[in-house]
Amino acid sequence: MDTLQPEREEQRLTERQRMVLRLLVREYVVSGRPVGSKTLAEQFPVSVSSATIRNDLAALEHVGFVQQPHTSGGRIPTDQGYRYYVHHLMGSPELSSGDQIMIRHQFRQVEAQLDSWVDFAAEVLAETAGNVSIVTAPRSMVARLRHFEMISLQPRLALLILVTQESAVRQMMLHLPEDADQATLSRLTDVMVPMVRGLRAEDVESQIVGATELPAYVLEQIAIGLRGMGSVEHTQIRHSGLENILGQPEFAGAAGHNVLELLRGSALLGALLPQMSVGHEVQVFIGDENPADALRHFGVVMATYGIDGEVTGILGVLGPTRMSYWRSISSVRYMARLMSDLMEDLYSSS
Amino acid sequence: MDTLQPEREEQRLTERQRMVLRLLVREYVVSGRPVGSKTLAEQFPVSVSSATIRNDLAALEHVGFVQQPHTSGGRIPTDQGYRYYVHHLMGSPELSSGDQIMIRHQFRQVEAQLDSWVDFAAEVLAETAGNVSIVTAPRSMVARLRHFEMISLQPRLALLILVTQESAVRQMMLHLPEDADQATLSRLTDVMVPMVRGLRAEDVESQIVGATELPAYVLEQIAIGLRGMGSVEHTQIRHSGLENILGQPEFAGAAGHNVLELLRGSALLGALLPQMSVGHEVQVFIGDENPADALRHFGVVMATYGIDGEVTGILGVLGPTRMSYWRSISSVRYMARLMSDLMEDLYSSS
DNA sequence: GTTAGCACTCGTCGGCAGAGAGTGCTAACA
DNA sequence: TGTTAGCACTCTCTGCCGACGAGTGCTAAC
Repeated sequence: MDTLQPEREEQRLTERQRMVLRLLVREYVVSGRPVGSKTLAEQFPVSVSSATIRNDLAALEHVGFVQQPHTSGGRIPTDQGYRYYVHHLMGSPELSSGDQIMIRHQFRQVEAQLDSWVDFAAEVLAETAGNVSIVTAPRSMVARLRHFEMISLQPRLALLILVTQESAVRQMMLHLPEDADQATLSRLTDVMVPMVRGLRAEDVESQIVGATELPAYVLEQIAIGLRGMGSVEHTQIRHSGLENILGQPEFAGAAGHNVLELLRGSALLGALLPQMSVGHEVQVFIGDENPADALRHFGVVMATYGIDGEVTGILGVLGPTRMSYWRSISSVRYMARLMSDLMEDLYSSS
Repeated sequence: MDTLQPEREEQRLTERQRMVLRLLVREYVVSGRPVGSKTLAEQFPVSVSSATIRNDLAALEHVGFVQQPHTSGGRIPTDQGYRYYVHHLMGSPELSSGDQIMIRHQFRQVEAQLDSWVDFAAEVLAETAGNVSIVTAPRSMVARLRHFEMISLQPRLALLILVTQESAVRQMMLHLPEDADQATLSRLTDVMVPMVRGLRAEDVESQIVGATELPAYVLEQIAIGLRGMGSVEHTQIRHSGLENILGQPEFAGAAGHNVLELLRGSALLGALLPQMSVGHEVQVFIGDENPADALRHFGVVMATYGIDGEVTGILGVLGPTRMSYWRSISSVRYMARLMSDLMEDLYSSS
């Protein structure tokens, strides 16, 4: 085990104590109940007595890696214990190549349907990680228009379709100040498209006040649309896999309610977004490490995907602190890579 | 009470017995626990003894409208009892004008954002009805193409955007057999659009085999897209308001799991769709009346919305059999009307 | 440093009695 | 004949008690 030693506690742990912690975390993750010395002794690769384990457990408790909920009845890992486990004991999380192939294959099948990508990614991630998944659609910091289209619905009503640089499509309704048929709209579009290509919401707005003959009502609606596509507030979170965690004992009562509350509002995104570092490294927040109070009893594994500086989305997993971090981290890492690759195809700076 | 008399039991019920049933249903809906004769006697508008109520309860039990889960401990309505209540005792469900105005106002605010309509409708409906809401996007039986657009992403990759008669938009990826720049694609689009306008998936496919010079790979993808937009299997259900029912005692244990399972798969739609009558009347399924076994313990209130024969969607509410049918029916009815009105604007046969 | 043994703690589970809510039935009453 | 008061009965719910067992810390021996 040749890891760096950022914490001094690590120095104090013997090899066997590390093994005890590793086994304890694994056992607790699957059983959900406090683990006793006898159970651990049985799972030990080399024969060792339960009394020995008890001594090690006492040492681990002393440095704050495990705790006992009740005087009798086994130990559970603390948040700090999980952290040590994830950083030093877990091994490198890499999805089995079988899983990788399966996921890639599934994605190939829906590749053409762009609309359902985000939903689909959420579903796959939830299933692979065995927890609740969270996915946001890819966003650019500043949405730039690539193309738009107007389709006549009624004399004074049109459908406005915006396409941005990163291939995001948005449909809006456009009320017209005067009657206009499809031919008129098409002609207008042909004139306008070259003039607004590559512009941001601000640019379009300045066009309105600037000396231009382009109709303001179209530009206004385009600006509104672009603004909505670039802003964080309007970012929707797609999630999947609720069934994976609502059945678990941790979320039996009111806590299950909290999860739903969390996923519904924008609080989750607001809390996590500032924490996301640039680059696509997977980030892990365990228990009290979490930025938001509401997440205090959760484990969160997140990563960004996309093309740095151009268009990015967030993708992650939410579960009880007692979750399989290995599964979650490996899943998130792989999915982020996969989505980034797909983004490459979609984004063109032309 | 001048209702029709389809059932003969109704004839047997005295006015007071009907009042007893009405009060019992109302009380049970809010409390969730069996209701006793004493409680009912206290709520009676005119002074009446609990013994009298007991006689009436016995009569109601005899005709199958109420039952006692245990020998002692109050009565609860049977599915049949609910049915009688909904059809004869509930009064006409009409949302308060305050609620109507509020909803209409909220909708006006997001009117322009077509993409989020369905999600938004689901949220509003869930909140108004206080249960889980279900909404499908509007679909036409046969999707007809109105317009399409190709946007060059890479030399051999394009974004294909389809717009149907009912203003549904779909984005797909299109692999090109040879290099093509935006100008080439635009020229191709200009030629093709007039030739495929108004066509169905089958029509487009027959174009492929027919003597045409239009590139088959574009037509193929368009056909695939149109097929997906018209078919029932690909219809996605949006839902909202899980938090409204998962907290309730009925769904505390494994039953809550069932709800999630139900909403995830396509089983729900498959079961309900055949039951939907034409026209936009609200339909109510209570308990064992439900088409699917999995819904045996639910109450379902549904309606179609849209333009008959052209483009329709489904919108409804799912809750425990013990739910406020008044709230749900009035909400569903109003939302269906509202969505139909909005559809009128979007759909043009031009 | 490891292990066996032992006394101790404390949560879980089954049984049991008492309280309370609700019922059906009967007899009296308007 | 319909309504009401009273009563004995049933059954659930709650709290209490004790047995059981899993797990612990400590000590002494290896």
